[in-house]
Amino acid sequence: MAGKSNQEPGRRSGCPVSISLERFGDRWSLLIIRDMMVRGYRTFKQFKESGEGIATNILADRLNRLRAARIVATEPDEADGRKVIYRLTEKGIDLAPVILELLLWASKWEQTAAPCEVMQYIGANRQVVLEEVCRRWREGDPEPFLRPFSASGAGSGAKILGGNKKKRTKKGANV
Amino acid sequence: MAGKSNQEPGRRSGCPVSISLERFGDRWSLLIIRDMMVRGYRTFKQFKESGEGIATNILADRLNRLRAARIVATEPDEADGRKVIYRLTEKGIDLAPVILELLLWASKWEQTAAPCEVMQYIGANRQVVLEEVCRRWREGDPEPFLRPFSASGAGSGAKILGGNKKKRTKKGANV
DNA sequence: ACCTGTTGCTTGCAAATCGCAAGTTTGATT
DNA sequence: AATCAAACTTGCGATTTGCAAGCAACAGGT
Repeated sequence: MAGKSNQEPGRRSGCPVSISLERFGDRWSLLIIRDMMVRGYRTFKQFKESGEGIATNILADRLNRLRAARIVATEPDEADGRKVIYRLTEKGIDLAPVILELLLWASKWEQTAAPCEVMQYIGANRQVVLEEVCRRWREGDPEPFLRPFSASGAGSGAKILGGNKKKRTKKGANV
Repeated sequence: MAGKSNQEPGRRSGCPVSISLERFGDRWSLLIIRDMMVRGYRTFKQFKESGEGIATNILADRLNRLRAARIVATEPDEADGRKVIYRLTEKGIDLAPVILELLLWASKWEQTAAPCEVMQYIGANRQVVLEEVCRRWREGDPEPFLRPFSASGAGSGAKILGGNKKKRTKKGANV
């Protein structure tokens, strides 16, 4: 092991944190991953209209980078030849704990649109939540786990969590 | 609760993930936080020479942003009036789970300079590790928890973890 | 076959940000 | 006083971003 450096060309350091940031350390990448992971989004158009207002050139660039890093994979839509389906790979769904901790940190320390009860549930049941997110990914369940938080009316916290936490009786409306 | 929007001016969305990225969603902020959290760095010079090669203007800017977000706080050095001591606030040390998950993800999926045994230990003992990091912060213990991973020789995994995991018998050499 | 709308991009360009080198300022050392 | 060091700031060219527009491939209706 003496001669061989662990460092790839162009890499700033071998620190794992640094490499993570090299992959998705920007304003948009993790938002796209969040959309795929918890909202069930799969197409360019869905990401574009996701609410944060990403420009289409940036979106295309980020999807390409994530694909190059094998965090997402693409396939053509069987039903509609115009569409491209973007999916998280296993490497991508493995970012669920990162997203989860970002979610919990901001809920605790910043003023957000996320209802407290839901965040408290998630914070107290990390493992259950992660397993549910992972299950949906494995089974290709398109049902969003968390709906986008409304910016104005944060009152109705009950209908944020998609599906049923314990048993999942049936699916809700799609879209 | 109807009238008041949760959204601050200039904010892209009320989603906690988005707000987190607004605070530290760039190439450098989390590296600085990592340096403070696990390496015990506290001064401008230490961050600058941290190994990733950050430019001084960017470093100054990021430290200011993090201070404005109350993730770090500053105080003058008692012993040397030129120096400024940067410390994580409670809000800042609360980012430990985020850093930890970034570390574990890249260790699992990318080629890094981090020794496998250490990462396996950390992955299997998240809670213990987090508590130790937090303890060091609370007690102002300047002993680094993780030393910078050497890019070339990754052989000596035994001396990466600073101090003793169970009881901490005594401190090792500093830097 | 033709027309219209949709989807997933690409292109052009101005504005913001970054990265590097070189100062400047304040305080410690000699 | 002279020198050095730490923490920034400033200038400037290069890169990246944001916004608008354009475009090719496809779908659906007539």
